[in-house]
Amino acid sequence: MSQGKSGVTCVDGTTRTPQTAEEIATHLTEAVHEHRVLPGMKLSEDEVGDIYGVGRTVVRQALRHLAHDGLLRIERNRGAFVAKPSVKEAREVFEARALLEPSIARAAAERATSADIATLERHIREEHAALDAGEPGLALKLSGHFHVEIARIADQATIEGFIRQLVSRSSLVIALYWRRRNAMCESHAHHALINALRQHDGQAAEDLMKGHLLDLLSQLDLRDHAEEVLSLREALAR
Amino acid sequence: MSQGKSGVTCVDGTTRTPQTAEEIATHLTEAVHEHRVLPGMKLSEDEVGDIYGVGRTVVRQALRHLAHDGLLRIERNRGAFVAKPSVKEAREVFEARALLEPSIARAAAERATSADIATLERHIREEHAALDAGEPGLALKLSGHFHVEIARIADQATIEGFIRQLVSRSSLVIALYWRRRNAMCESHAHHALINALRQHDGQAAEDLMKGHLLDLLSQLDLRDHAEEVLSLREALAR
DNA sequence: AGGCGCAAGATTGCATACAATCTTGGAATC
DNA sequence: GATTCCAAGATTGTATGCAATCTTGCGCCT
Repeated sequence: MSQGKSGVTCVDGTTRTPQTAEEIATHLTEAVHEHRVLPGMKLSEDEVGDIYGVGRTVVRQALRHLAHDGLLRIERNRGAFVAKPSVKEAREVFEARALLEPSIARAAAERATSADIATLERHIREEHAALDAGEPGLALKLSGHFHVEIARIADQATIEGFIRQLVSRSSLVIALYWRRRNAMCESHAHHALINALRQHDGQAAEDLMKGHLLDLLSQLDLRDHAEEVLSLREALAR
Repeated sequence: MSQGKSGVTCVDGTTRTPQTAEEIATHLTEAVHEHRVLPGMKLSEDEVGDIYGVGRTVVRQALRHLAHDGLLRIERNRGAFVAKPSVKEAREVFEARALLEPSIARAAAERATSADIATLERHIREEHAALDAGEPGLALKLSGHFHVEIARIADQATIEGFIRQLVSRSSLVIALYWRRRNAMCESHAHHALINALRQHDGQAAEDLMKGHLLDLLSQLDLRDHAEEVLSLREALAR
């Protein structure tokens, strides 16, 4: 099974650090965010270990970390698989986001500095660049990180952690239930949010975030199509 | 360092299962909830391993799990220590709870069945029994679990996980910043919440929960007393 | 020929051994 | 006598080996 270590720069050529600890976790998380790793895919321990050039022990730590965030599902004596959120879980994720993010956007608007605004604008530019470069996965990842950044601006580390988790799971939900395959039309929402933050208009930021999340939710196809395992049974019964 | 395994029933005599996997994590979490393990305490790997009769590998998994929930702080080559939330973190925890729990209480009120009500009432009875038995730690743990139970009734597994985490960290906050050492006067709030849930009065449940959390927060002493490490430096400088 | 059982392969679970790092106590020097 | 340096002890980090479990392919029986 060992097919040679990937040496230094592992998959992509970002920074030349091969990773050693739970940075593998963040790297894997980004891969999920970019839809390079899709729901259902198996992450074998020694396979990941060979890729990063580390032993199984540290890989297990990383996989456990991802599982704790709901990105992986570890089945005993079976392995780690990228989670496939059910329709119910998908709804829950967006209900949680609807509960947290509008208030956080309001708080962020009241605290945002010009440096924060600049960071957000840089995010948007990178997102557009990724779209133009034909990398929708990267654009999606950046789009998600935009929301985390707003939580960071609000200076709420605890809630930021929750939102980070929710954005991760949203990535899985989008991979499974996204309706339209074309580019994302949500750029306007992010631009409008930046404007609200720049003007310290908390109410507008809150309303915009609420509407933005509803827009996202409305673009998902969350009809109950036989709920996971039953779908297989039903699909093969005819 | 090995001082003999604790055999089957480890610390308390609850169920006679000695624990084998990340059930150790829940057991340790309960110990923190009951204030039997206090902030700052070190959890040595082989010590915990000897207590439960397992190797260090599984102990490390449990400790990582607790650390991910913010209950432990793992310092490299130093060990795992029970977290000591700063004043800022304490405020953040209660701000997050104020954001999540009132809405969840409303949802729970709209969905609560008679069985749910019975479960909550049983919780309250156990809490009173623990207080009468002179076990305030146990009462505190049950009091926290009451909040988690409401999230479960609301049928929001994702948010329930968040609240579970917040309740855990609240236990640390209470251990550090609780003002009055006497019994908790919050029984009324829980009783009133049950009544609101029984009558499916969502608005009342939401308001009661909001007020309850504000009450809890008001009983904390969150004045900035020199912020952790600086406090030591300043305290020994005179 | 089809179905069932069993065994071989593969993968994870766990413990332990070795390496790296931090702490701490003592000794030598200023 | 105080300070600094070094070494020994202790504790965590990591990898690997063995055991348990699941999967799957082959062979046998009907």
